[in-house]
Order: sequence, then C-alpha cells, then structure tokens
Amino acid sequence: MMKDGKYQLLIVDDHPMMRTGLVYLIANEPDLEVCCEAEGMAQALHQLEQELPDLAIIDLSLADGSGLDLIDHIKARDETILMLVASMHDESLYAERALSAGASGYINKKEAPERMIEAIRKVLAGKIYLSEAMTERLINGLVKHDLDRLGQDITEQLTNRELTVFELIGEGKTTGEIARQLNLSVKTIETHQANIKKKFNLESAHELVRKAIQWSIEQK
Amino acid sequence: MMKDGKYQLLIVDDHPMMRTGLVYLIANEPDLEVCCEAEGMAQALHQLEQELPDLAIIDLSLADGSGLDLIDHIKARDETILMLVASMHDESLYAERALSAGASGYINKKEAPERMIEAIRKVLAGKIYLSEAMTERLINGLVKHDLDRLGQDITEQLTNRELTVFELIGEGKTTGEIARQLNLSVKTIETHQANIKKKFNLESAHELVRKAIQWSIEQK
DNA sequence: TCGGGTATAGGGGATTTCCCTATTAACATG
DNA sequence: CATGTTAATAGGGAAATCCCCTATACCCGA
Repeated sequence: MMKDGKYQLLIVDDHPMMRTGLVYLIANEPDLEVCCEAEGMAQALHQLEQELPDLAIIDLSLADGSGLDLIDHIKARDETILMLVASMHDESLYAERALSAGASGYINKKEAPERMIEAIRKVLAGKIYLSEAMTERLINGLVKHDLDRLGQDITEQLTNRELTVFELIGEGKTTGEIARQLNLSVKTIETHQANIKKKFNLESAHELVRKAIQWSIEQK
Repeated sequence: MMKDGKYQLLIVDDHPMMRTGLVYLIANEPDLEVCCEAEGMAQALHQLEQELPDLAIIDLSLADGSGLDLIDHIKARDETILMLVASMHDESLYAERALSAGASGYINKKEAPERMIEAIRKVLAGKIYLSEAMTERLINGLVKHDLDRLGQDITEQLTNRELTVFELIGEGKTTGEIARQLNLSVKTIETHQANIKKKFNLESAHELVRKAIQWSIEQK
C-alpha cells in the first residue's frame, strides 16, 4: 500500500490554490505524500488509472460532475481506496450523504491544518472522521428527525442528485449548463427539476429558480 | 515601501489552507513576500498596527465581519495600502461593491495561480485588476459614473422602466406577468431585461433573477 | 419476488429566451 | 433648427426551456 513507506494521497479540488495549500501542508508530514491531483471528476478517474493512492481527499463542488458522484464512481472502481471529504459547505448538510456514498470522513475546509492532518491519519487508520458535534448527532440519530421537525433544512427532502441540481440552479446555472457540467442529458435535468418542484410544491420553473437562489444566498 | 527589495503582502482569509496555498505561491516570486496573515477583521487590523504591507489580499467571507467592512476600515486607516479582493463568489455580484469600498481589484479564487500573480502585480503597479468581462462592462457602460459611486446603489445605473422591471423580477414575477401588470408587450419587457443584463454584465436570465432577488433581499 | 425509490432519458407541443432590428418621442447641444 | 443621444416601445425568428407524458435499469428492503 505504501510507496517509500509513505501513504499516497490523491487530492481532488477545483481551487488550484487550495490544492497548493494542501500539498504543502502534507509535504511537511513525514509519512504522507501527495501522489496526484485533479480538479474534477474526469481528471480524478483518469489519475486513478495510473496511480493507486491510499486515500483520496475530495471536495464536493467540482468543475465537472459532483463530489458525491465521484465518491460513487471511485467506490465502484476500487473498494480499497479510502476517501475523506473536505468541503466548504456545512457539515450537517452533506456529511451523512458523503458517508453513505462511501466516504470515511468529512472535514470542513475552514478547520485548522492540524485538524486536516488528524482527519487524514484517522481515516488512514481505518476509522471514521467527523466533527464532534456531527458524530454525536449521528450517533443519536437526530439528524433527520430534528431537521424535519424544525423544518430548518428544506434540502433534507432531496436526493443526492436533486440536491446537486438544486444547488447549481441556485448559483444561476441554466438547465443546459447543468447538464453539461454533470455530463447528463438535458432531459434528465428537466426530470430532476420536475421532481424537486413536486417535493417543494412549486408551480413553475420560475418559482424553483427563486427558491434555489434564496436558499443559496441564505447559506452564508 | 519595500523591505529587502520585495513588496510586502498581507493575506486575510479565513481558510487556513487557502492562506497556505497563497503563501507558497507567492514565495516562488522573487519580488513578492508575505509579511503577515490574518483570518479575520480584528486580526488584520491588529497586524496593520505592526506591519506596513504594500498590498492586502482580502477574502470577502471572514470569520468576523465582512471583507467589505475590512476594506472600509483599512482605507480609513491608511490610504496608501492597496487592496485586492480574492473571493469564491461571483464577480458580477461583488466586484462593484469591492471597488467602491476602496479595493483595486477583484479576482476569483478559482482562477489559476498565474492569474493571481498577474492580479497582484497589476494592482501593485497602481492599476485596477478585473476579469475581461467585468473590465469591458466598466469601459462600455459606466465611464460616466464616478468610480466612488459604483455599487452604492446598483440601481443608479438603471432607467426608470428598467428599475421597475428589475424590482418585479426580484419579487418573483415572470416576464409575462410583468408585461400584463405594466400593460406592455412581452417583447418590451424582454428588451428591458436584455438591457439590464448588459448593464450588469449578466449572461443569462437566471443570473438576472439571482441578482434581482439578492438586491431585493438586501433592501431590508 | 415484488414494489418503491433513485437515476437516467426521450417525445412533442407550448412557452420563453435570446439576438437582432426598428420606430417613436424627448431632449440636449452645437 | 438640424442632429445626436437616450429611453421606451415592440417585432421576427431561431434556439432553449418548460411541462406534460412515458420508459428503462438498478438497487434495496419486505
């Protein structure tokens, strides 16, 4: 598993400077080494044909495709590769989805570098890494019920794909742009939009756009 | 201005790894040097009491306060410090505000590292750095406005009719609804929308909706 | 094994968007 | 007064989308 006695890591992130930061951070650790980088799904899967990293650090918002998708693909291709999600988004929104897709941990990018290293080591040791608060919530099984009861998180009702589409709408993307970015048919995106509308009881596409945009603005 | 013949830079960003990436990126440039870092407004202002950087690279979303506030504070304290905004957010939404607050440039963090260096050099040379699209808009549409006034009220750039249409879009009205409400042809509303998009440098109807909604939310 | 949820995608007509061009009135300015 | 500019109006036509359907394939739990 280890080359030169070091764990090999793949970094997938669409922010070049974030990748740079991670690379230098990891370079300071004697037992860790970045073997390859990718800025999107296609590139990541391509890298995996040539390299065999022990762990992939994956951002959720990629240039092409979505991070959750990438986790699925990697899991399908190679069960042995560990995955740690590093995202800017709220853990409570995505941690559960990331884990059920096959990741072994979730860490917010705002965390201190030491935390990131800690998360990497924990996942490499075969354990699950989550923040304390999130761990507790998952253990207590309160995530779904709490949020449902309070109605705080509208996106809880959405499937992974629907959530991805919803987010992209909120960023101002058009149907065609979303289809291209996710490598799907426009027709598929339309179906997802229709299903989201049904779940949220929205009358028109226009209302959907409004809701998605409002949600995305509120996420700050 | 320069210590050791190098321009001194302050980095303000609440993502430690993003700071690390920037630091290493800048360390590769012979004429640039990071003199200090901060993760929020308070820390940044504290640093400025001890150091005198030539340029501050500022993220918009900080741990405490907003980047726009920080720009105001720095400008009030020291007119000579140049400021470059580096943000993950859409340029079309924040660039104007950043400039009017006193920054000399705006760059998206997703840009390639070379772009970042290019932006830093351009601002240090006393020029304004913006993306091509944004620059074009400034040249085409806004020459007659004072740069100081930019972003104070984005609606200043709109004609009366355009403002009315913009407001109705922000309320969630569709093109057809607006036409009916104003007793005008749908075609006329379309023209107004197209003109507003041009003035705000927006690509699609969705982006226009996004900007209109954001503006209407901010009106509270 | 059967039903339900998820993800994918097509058909086809109605509607909207988008890029042009065009007309009219108001108004400033030489 | 002729002329240029801007605001406001609106149309033509192609492309994109919306919005009803239907349909397949997969996985998973009862």
